[in-house]
Amino acid sequence: MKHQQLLQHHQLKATPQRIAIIELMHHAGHISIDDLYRDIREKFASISLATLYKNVHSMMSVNLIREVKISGQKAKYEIEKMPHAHVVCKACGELKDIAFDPAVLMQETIRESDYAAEEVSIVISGICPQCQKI
Amino acid sequence: MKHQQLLQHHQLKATPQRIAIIELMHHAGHISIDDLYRDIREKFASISLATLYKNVHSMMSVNLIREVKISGQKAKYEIEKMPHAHVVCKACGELKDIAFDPAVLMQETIRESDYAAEEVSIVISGICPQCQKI
DNA sequence: GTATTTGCAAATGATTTGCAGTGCT
DNA sequence: AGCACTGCAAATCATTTGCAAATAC
Repeated sequence: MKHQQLLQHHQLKATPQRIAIIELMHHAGHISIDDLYRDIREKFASISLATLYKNVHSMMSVNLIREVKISGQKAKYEIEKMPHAHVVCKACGELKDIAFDPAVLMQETIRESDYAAEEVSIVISGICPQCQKI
Repeated sequence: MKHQQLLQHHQLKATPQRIAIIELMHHAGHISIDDLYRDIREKFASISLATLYKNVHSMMSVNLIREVKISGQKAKYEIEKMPHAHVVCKACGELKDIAFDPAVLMQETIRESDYAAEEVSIVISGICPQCQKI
């Protein structure tokens, strides 16, 4: 079981609830707490929102997942993966990844601010191809 | 009065509360609703949080100010200005601007995703020079 | 003069907490 | 066995709404 090990490698116990969270997140790409709650109840009718919040926090604190904050929407969560940027549609709300190498940006940051840069979060908003047609 | 006109050019009535919001935002660079509330009460002891929320929303809807969402913090607000990126310190929470031209990133977005890119939000997190010393 | 805005209080919505029972390793 | 995790209910915190009085233009 791949997801089980993913949790254990991050020193979190592999409960079925957590495995389901990772499965859903992996499948959706990005998911909000509410959608996660709606979907996960199909497997765990009795899971509580509190458990989701707690688990999302513990997974974030070990960098297994990452929070994507978007203006005008509730936060979404994704499994930690290769650096990338996000595009979000202002019309329909769709969120997707695009390839982007943040190396240059991090260099620039260090040069300009002396910060020890660790993470980069990029959200580009605009209108998706579908909504442009309407 | 510069701020008065700024409001009027965006078709918002120049109430003293709004002018004070812009003054504080201009002075702070980036400010959260709570800090804004704390500071603005020195001038308007009776201002309500509801008024702040309403004004922040109306100013956002005319693009006079912009929301900066940061993982692990409450949103901050800034006056709309030249495109730039943000660096935030994971230790002390300090937020500052750094110069960054998003043109390349927007081109890339269009090429990769066919989105009509309108806005770019960049938040780089790391450790600020002060906190590195500790 | 009129439409907008303010400030209050109350409603709503989101997230966190405490705790007893359960389950992973 | 032992500690971490779950689920519930309640507490807390954040944001929005409705409305009457005040104010910008």
